[in-house]
Amino acid sequence: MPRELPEYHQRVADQNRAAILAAAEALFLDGGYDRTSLARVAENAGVSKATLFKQFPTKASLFEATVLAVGRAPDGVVAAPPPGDLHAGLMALGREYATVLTRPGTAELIRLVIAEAPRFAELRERTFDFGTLPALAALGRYLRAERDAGLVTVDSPETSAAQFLGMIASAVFWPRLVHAGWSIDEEETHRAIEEAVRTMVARLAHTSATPRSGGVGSRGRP
Amino acid sequence: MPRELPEYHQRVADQNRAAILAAAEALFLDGGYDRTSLARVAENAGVSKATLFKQFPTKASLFEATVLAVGRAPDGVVAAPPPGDLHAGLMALGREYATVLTRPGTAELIRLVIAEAPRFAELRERTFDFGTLPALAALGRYLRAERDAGLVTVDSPETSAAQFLGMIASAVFWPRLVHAGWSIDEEETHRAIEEAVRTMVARLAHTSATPRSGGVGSRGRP
DNA sequence: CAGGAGGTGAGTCAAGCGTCTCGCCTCTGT
DNA sequence: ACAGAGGCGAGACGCTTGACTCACCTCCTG
Repeated sequence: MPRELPEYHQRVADQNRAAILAAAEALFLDGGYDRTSLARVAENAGVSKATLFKQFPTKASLFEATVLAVGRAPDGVVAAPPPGDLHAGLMALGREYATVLTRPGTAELIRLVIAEAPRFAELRERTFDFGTLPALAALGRYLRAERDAGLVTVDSPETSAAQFLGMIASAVFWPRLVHAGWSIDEEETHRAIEEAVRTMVARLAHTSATPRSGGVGSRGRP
Repeated sequence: MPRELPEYHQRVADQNRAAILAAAEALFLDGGYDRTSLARVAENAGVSKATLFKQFPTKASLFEATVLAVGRAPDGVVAAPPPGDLHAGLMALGREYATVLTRPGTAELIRLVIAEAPRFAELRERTFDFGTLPALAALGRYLRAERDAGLVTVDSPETSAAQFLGMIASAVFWPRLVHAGWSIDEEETHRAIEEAVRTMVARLAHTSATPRSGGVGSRGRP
């Protein structure tokens, strides 16, 4: 009995799987986990419930696959600007971070992850990287480069990076989660980033009186 | 006019209402909105389902009443330290803020509000004040006092306050929401606050080159 | 002792997750 | 090239759970 590879079926299955994931993404992001019925997912995907259950044996598995697929999608790595101009470099990285945070769907995704994190262990491990971890890494690399170039005094690049991103996120992102319909216009976003840059520049240009360099806020993965 | 005062019935009703709210608080904070069944709320409260529905005609009304009752409970206003020592003042306020954020139940409450904010308009309006708005107000008052005393140069107390609290919250609170079981020990919390204080001191001591003073991050209420 | 307000327990109805069988489409042996 | 077979997809089904009600009972007030 040859275990032949029916390529056609595989192709159709992949197509359906993609359709299911797309429909599930829209519905999960809109209504949350419990409010989303599998019948509606199948209907919006244009497939039947049996097909759905062939691909994802349980609702939880569909949910995890959906969230991971959405989280994997965005940009992989952020390019660090060349050192030499601290203000310009921080502005560029801050802008990029704010762009990721205010992208449509980001707030809904994070809301979903926060809501269901206690129930899904698999998610807790892998989801912080979505927007913050790459930005944190890029910012750390950039600050290290500036320091190696002898242009700034930074005790712990990780701590400074966490502070910088924290200031931006608190201004442009977190209120959106609590207030739902909240939004901030382009000019206010720009001003928030600029103020964060000013504060960081003040800190990094200031001569360091720190006795030791301790890392904090970079514990994205235990 | 039969505006009689049957005090006994009222008393029993209030007692049951309090028991229901306590049970609902525990269950909602633990399992979220949809995972909490009213039968279990009634059971844990020691009353019958019919009694529950006499007090709260619908599940949504019980939920809103529960969240608002929990949110109203904490400390009302934060006392601002006296001006004179910027480092000490910021440390005190930062510590107090971190204490509120890491208090047991705060993370669960915020998680619940974030998860259900799109569905409950009443909540969206009144819940940001829980921990951040009082701290923001106290910090703004404190920075203004320091400025009036001529000890620091601060363009916008609101912006600086938002930055300071944002740095702390990003280090000690938000990871807890995404990672669920996440926790940070006392020493790391202290170091994060201290680093935030250093950064703010560097910014506020630095001579201001800001052309105009714009407020950002203080839009807690439209 | 009568009236009535509130609590109680047994329901009702709907919705949704997870199967089960039938019909259709594609692939292989001659 | 054609017929049979195997697997996939579609729609109906069961069973549980959970948000809400109705006839009675208990206990206080006047």
